[in-house]
Amino acid sequence: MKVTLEDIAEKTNVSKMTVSRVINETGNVAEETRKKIEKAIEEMDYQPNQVARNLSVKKTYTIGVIIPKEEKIFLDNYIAQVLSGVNEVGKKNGYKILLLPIEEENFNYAKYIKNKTVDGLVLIKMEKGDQGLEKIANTPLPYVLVNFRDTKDRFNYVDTNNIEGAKKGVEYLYQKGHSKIGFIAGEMSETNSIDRLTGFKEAMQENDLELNDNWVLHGHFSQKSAYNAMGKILDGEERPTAIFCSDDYMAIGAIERIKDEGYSVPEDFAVMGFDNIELAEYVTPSLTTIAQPMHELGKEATQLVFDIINDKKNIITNKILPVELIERESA
Amino acid sequence: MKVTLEDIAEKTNVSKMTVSRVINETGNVAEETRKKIEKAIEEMDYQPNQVARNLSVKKTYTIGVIIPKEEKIFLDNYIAQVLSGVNEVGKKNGYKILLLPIEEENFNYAKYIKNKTVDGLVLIKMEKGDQGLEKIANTPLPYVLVNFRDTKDRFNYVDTNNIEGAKKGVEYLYQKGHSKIGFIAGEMSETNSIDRLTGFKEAMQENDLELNDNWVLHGHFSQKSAYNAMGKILDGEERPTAIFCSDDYMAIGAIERIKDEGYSVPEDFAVMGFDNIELAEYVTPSLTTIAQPMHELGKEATQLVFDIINDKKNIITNKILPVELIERESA
DNA sequence: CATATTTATGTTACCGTTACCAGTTAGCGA
DNA sequence: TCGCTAACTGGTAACGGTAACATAAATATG
Repeated sequence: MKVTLEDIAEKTNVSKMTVSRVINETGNVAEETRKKIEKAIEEMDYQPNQVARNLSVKKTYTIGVIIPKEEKIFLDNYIAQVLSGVNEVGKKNGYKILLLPIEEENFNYAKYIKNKTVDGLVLIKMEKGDQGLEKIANTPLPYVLVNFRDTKDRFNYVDTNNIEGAKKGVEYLYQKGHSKIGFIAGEMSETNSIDRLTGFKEAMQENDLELNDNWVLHGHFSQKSAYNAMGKILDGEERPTAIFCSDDYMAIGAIERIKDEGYSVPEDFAVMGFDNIELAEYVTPSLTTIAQPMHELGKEATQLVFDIINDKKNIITNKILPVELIERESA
Repeated sequence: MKVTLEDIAEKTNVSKMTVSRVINETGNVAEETRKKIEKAIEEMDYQPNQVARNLSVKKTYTIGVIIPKEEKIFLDNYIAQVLSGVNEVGKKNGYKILLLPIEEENFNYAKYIKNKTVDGLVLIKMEKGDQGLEKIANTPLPYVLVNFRDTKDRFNYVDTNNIEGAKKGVEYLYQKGHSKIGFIAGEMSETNSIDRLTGFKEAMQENDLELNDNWVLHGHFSQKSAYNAMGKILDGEERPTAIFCSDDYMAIGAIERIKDEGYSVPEDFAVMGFDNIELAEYVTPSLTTIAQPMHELGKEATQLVFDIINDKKNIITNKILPVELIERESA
């Protein structure tokens, strides 16, 4: 049933080292012996045991991806796109991708590298203050965070310029004639959510626009949350003319509420989103949004992991990717 | 830097076997010794080398998923949902998921099981006639195909009842008063595409509806393909009043074309899709479609892999999941 | 033709665990 | 007190490869 190097060696009357050489194409092997061995490998349908190899060479040729623990994780278009990028770069380098959901009450991410399950880690959408991050901080381990920014630069990370993105959004709305602008924020546990709110506030100030606290609501990254938040804004005595949402799902929720209350977008209220997920161009009205290069984020992060593995980077590194305004119908 | 069982054993003056027993909670260890060892493990931040373990116990606690080689693979909502299901069941069983993109010119899927990279395989969206399938057919290896049906039952697979789905669609359109129904088919390399076309034809016959060959077009599973196909249908002298598309992306493309030519859905033409992807309820008009339980497919397939691993199934097995009509606006 | 070099192959140790078998000690009933 | 069992611990051999060094044969060099 199971065939090993030893079996091939025995059958061909050579040592297993010689067989190993043929398989890995290392060292010199006489043409005649090589053919004999290759024939035996073919005949016996031999497959080198990858686990034994990994143990011997101390490498697994696998990159682990720590993903949030939600059930239908790949349905989050953001994560799906980042993963595509990770997968692409991994494949190009001959690496496989291992999905590692966050375990309950165990935040020891470094363990996967230490226990040799993977050669490096990409961590997606980590929460601020996550205990595991502190443990991994400032280690020489090959890991990179995506969608996380740290002002003290204690971590390796790749993120988009969320502050700049929020500013672009406000400026666009301002140019379109809006001066009363509201903001529906996502979880404050995510740095990008904080950054977007920061950018929003800064841009309002820079453009001398009045920041009405009743128009700045805190929710979380979901359609429903924004649907409710939008309700509160519409209930208020004074209303903004434009609403900037922290992500596209929220923008969709806000628009839904606006429609349900009998108003229209963008005529009565302009709505902007953030991310540019697949849905953005399909909904009605299509979303004007700030595009994040999600696929690129995954690619850059993974490349950085490889750079660390290959010792091209030995200090904490980070990279901020640019955002782009996508003009559509909702604002 | 690197700490092994041996190091812990040395520090605590016991054999590494005793340390191993403490870690795995197997066999008996005196309370005092246990505490001493646990303390050392804690102090030295020991992590058992998973690769060495895997080699010793001949298991990897990993399920591999063979995914099509397209670049932005996770953006395909169908694959994303199936993967979510795989991930869910894998996690529940303490298994990790390894992504294995199809390699160019290498269809030896069995190799991943034979070389001990994974304990079992889930293969998504395989093409009919794929060389690798023949090699894996009728093997006792733990593998299951998703989105593939074989009439000779040579493979383990989990699929939805596509024929039944297509019939339900036709019957629904017929009940809605349509008798002139067109069909835009996807790739004939995929069994579910073939099944949907078969179901369509059978249902037309069963309901004594005329099958007009000019209204049955072959394209592939993409918005653009259906956009073009719809153009041909609209160019024809005689036109159907309803168009059934082989998947939702195609339905979206068909609707786009209908709108571009100045007609409306469902007033001028009714359009139905298949799958019920996330987009389906967001587009305008929202899609009336045949829902596939994609997440369930992933779950069932993975569970079946575990059943085979645990020897609960030792014959070729398959399972067909039911479909459901989702009534929305497009038809 | 003797020596140096390359080619071809083998030997041994090791990667870090667990499986298996064996030995020692302590406790307890007769 | 003896013998027996149960609790505890250890030694050694796998698991299936590769690295590093050693050696023998073939070829090159002067």
